[in-house]
Amino acid sequence: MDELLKELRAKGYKMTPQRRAVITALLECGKFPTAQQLLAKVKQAAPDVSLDTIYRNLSLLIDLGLVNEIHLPGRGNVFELTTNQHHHHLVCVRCGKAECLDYCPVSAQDLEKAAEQGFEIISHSLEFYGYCRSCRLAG
Amino acid sequence: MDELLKELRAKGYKMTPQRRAVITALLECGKFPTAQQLLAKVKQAAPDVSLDTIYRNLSLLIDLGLVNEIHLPGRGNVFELTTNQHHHHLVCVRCGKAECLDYCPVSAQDLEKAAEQGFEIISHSLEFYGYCRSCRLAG
DNA sequence: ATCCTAAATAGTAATACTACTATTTACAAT
DNA sequence: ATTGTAAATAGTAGTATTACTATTTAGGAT
Repeated sequence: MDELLKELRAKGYKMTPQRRAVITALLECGKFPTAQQLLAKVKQAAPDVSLDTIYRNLSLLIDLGLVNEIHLPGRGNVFELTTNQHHHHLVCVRCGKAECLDYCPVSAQDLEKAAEQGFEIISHSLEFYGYCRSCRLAG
Repeated sequence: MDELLKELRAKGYKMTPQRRAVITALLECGKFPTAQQLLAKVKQAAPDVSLDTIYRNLSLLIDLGLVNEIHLPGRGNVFELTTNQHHHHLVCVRCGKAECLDYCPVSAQDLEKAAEQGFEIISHSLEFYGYCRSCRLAG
């Protein structure tokens, strides 16, 4: 938490109660909250907060690499704080559940390939889609 | 085109004029149309088509692996027909343009790693985000 | 050609997400 | 402590996407 605040401070961003509440909500919700769930949580601390504020702050945190956005096809997006361990996600297309995959197949060589096309890569997003254990067993 | 129709036929899906128009629109729009652009194109052939139909058919084609959905953060999604060559995309976070990257870093070993967690993987989505050549030159 | 049934559709409603504007506020400089 | 300024916010509006329902239709069986 303190690390996040320090990082924002260092980049010249202001620390408002709403922003603090969004970060707190991310910490407390833990596993993959939706924007609506975050809004509900934040409202406990700041009842007048607008949904716009949730998305604006999420967007900022994503741009800074402090939050990951995970796309659940047909179910919207969910979020998580970036841990020190860069990783990706397995998403079940049947029940919509997400699991972490502590692994990243993207190498420095891959980024060079992209650079050959003139791109300067700053991040990437990778999700695997399939059927989770329980959905496979359930048929 | 004929290949697409054959594949749909084989899986028991019906071939309606609207569905045909959606596929035609995907072929004609070529490079990364949005859902709205596809709707406009399809309306030329079928004026009463609903947006729902566009999304429903895109969704089906995506599930069958015949269409890719590319997420442009803060700009919605765009689509493309899957070519015979599996690939991913570079997306410029400044101007929103997408380019193909004829390359995929995901190997069979990576999929095995996922399987260890009980998942049966059927697809994956990978996008690289950064700055394209012209945006880098423009500062 | 007619009938049957599940798939597909149009139209509408609901939800998710983004954009805009006037006002407020953090925080740095005085 | 006061002031100035750009960032951030609430509230609202607009766009994107998904869900629901009654009706229509493609395509196989008769």
